[in-house]
Amino acid sequence: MVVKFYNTLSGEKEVFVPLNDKFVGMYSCGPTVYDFAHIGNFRAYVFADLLRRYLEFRGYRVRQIMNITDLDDKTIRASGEQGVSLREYTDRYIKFFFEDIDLLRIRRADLYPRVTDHIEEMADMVRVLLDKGYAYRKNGSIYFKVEQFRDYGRLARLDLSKIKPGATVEADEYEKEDVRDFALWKEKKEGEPFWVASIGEGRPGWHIECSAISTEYFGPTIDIHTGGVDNIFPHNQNELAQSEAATGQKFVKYWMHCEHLLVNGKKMSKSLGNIIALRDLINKGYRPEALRYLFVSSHYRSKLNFTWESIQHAANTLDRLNKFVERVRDYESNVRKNDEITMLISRTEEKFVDEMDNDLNTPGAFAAIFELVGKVNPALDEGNLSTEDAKMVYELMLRFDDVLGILTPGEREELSREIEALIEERERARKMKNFALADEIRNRLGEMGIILEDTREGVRWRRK
RNA sequence: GCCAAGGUGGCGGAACGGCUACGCAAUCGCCUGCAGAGCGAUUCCAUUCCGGUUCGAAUCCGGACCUUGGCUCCA
Repeated sequence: MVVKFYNTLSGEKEVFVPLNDKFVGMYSCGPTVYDFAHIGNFRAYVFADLLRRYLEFRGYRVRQIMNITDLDDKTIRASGEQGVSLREYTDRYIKFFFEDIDLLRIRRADLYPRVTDHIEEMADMVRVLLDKGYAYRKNGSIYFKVEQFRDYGRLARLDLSKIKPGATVEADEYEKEDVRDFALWKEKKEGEPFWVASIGEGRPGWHIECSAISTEYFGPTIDIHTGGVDNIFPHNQNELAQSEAATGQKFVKYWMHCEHLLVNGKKMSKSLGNIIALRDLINKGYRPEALRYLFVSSHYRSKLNFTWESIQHAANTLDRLNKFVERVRDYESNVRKNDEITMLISRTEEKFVDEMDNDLNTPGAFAAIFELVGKVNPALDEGNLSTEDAKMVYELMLRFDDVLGILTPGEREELSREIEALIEERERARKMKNFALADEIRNRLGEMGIILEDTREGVRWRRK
């Protein structure tokens, strides 16, 4: 009964042992707020959320921090083009970002530090790197000396000596001693925002933000660092190098990366024009949970191919789960307790935990859930379980959903008198075998958004 | 070119030496006044191909072929 996670650094599943007992420090690479995030971005955030929820389910206390990149070439360019301040521009997209993560039921991290609020800490780290000889100045900019750091490239399993300058590496506008070196600090440039720091006037490079922010809030070492696979190189590799160079200590115990979301077999990109945003799905009538289900039902380390068919299937499956949950919630019977249900519940929970312990194997966890559904439904049909049994199943489903975050069982709200009356009238018509009238009333209710289902226990209704 | 991950039924997707998950879809049946829900059955040999190891391979070892991604600011 141990939790195992796949660590990108070792390339293996490892037993998860946090630095301090039951406390877990988790850092997640966050969005660059220059545009709407697309559903590929959200796959990575849903993954981080799932990881965190599961750790909490397993009794860990998690502190999660996600940075917000509000300072980079793209945010600078876009805000300049629109003639608004960087802050004003990025505020807008930060707002959209939070709206979307709320819709996807991603629980808020403990903190969302913005890069522009942490320039000082970043400059301090650059200073340390200069002092230790890991960085050098060139024309006002400061670069990290990759050669100086042993094992550079290990996280990405890249042999950097093989990279041919010019072929794949664009000649940078900033001059470096070695093409592999990367900017820690960029000199002040005309028309760009800049900060005055002890190391000079300018702005930080991209990678230093995560190192500095993470170190500020967690200290030199964190338990888990999450991101999308495309962060592995260069971003995470550079973070690792500069952090360990600066602090002399291990930066991250477990590197965890989420695979790509593909659209029709291809990675989402502006140039292919296949970017899909959450609101595109909502506009087509899908609820955000359907997307979340799609993400969570496949393994985070597998590529996931998004198609309109796949989201429709996800929505169908989720409907079925919701109906099941409503059914066990509302079930009543004076039958005696069914011990098989109790056994079934503990077996299901055991399997769920086993699967999730195994590097968050959500497909396996869902298999356990569907096996439960497949056994409880017939029992409900036959009425051979007690109200208590059903309630226990209901509570189990809610516990699972505390990790998965996908269920939206309809509330048992009060119906209006008018609708109540219509339902009763239809029941009377059915008893009198006046089915024409009964069907007419059912259609009328359908138009009002109420769907009726006749069951053994009587008529059930739900909203469309 | 180099590196990585992967190729499982109509589709999605686990298992990773033996017990052939799970979901979606379609068709038929049971139930129902009907519909829906639920249940059951079916969808030719379901594990890319060729060798090998083994009593036994989707799983291990060779070798092909194919797909996707990474190779300096894309989650």
